Amino acid sequence: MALLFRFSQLRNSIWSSCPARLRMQHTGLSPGTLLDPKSYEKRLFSTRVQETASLHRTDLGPCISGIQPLKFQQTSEHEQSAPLLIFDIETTGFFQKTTGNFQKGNRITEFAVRDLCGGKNSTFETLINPERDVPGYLKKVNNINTDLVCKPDVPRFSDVLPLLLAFVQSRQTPGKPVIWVAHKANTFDAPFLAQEFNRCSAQMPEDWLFVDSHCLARKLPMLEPSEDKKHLLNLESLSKRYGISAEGSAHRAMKDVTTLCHVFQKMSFDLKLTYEGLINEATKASYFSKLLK
DNA sequence: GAATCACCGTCAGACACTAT
DNA sequence: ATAGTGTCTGACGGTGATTC
Repeated sequence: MALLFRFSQLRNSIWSSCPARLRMQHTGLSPGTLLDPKSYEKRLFSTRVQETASLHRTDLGPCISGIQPLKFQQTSEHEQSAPLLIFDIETTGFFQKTTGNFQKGNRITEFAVRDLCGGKNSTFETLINPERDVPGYLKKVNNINTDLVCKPDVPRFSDVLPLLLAFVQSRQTPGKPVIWVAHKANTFDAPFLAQEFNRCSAQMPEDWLFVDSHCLARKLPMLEPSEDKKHLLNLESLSKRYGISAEGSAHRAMKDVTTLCHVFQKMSFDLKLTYEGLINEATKASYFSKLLK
């Protein structure tokens, strides 16, 4: 156990010390085939792209009312122009590796993402048809059931994929990585995303980097010496810590994304997180693709 | 030198937490 | 309902100080 623990620590150390800046490679879908983001709303599907209050491109803070823009400390080597995408998914259950049998295992039922840079078309959210039943107990968790997502006007992930890639491409700065942030990204959201890409015979672009806000939360200083840290790492506890009031439907993807946007910038401030520091915390997309093999 | 004790670090197992 | 990770606790061994 301890050996495994040390291996885990060593592995994390290696990952976090590896500067991950890679050139964009094949996504499995050529840019020419990607749909124009402007055409999203013409589709029958319930996929939506929305505008939030615009912010200057060099401000990596969110563009949510009542929140001050967050600025990372500048370094000489990095310019602050990589998109920072806060995302969340709802699924039919927990992540289970389903090598070679894509009919089994859990699927994504909702996807939401918000670009912290804000501006026009800075959010993307959609229900996703999981092509399987949604367990009844999840109705209580996120109010998503089989009747809501298993119908013809809800797109499958393979339908959403080109839209998602187009959305990211529309937010991306050429030559810069795309930084995805989610709570428990390393063990839940990113592996799920990699699995769905895999099902579509596609690969996540190699310049996609994933940052787990749960890992960042572990580094936060305790407010009280007697505080039990393990009870303060979920998104709800973090939002309470920072006095953030939840808006929207309970435990739905975009609501959690909005909450995480607030929490993330507060955490970044507390941790004095630099852009370079964030890059060092990130895990490359290819890592999650390899997990499936 | 031998025996005893306290302290510290390591280890294994159990449990809790987290995501949906 | 799953799986990975962190924390806690008790057991154990090593080391140094103290006492006889």
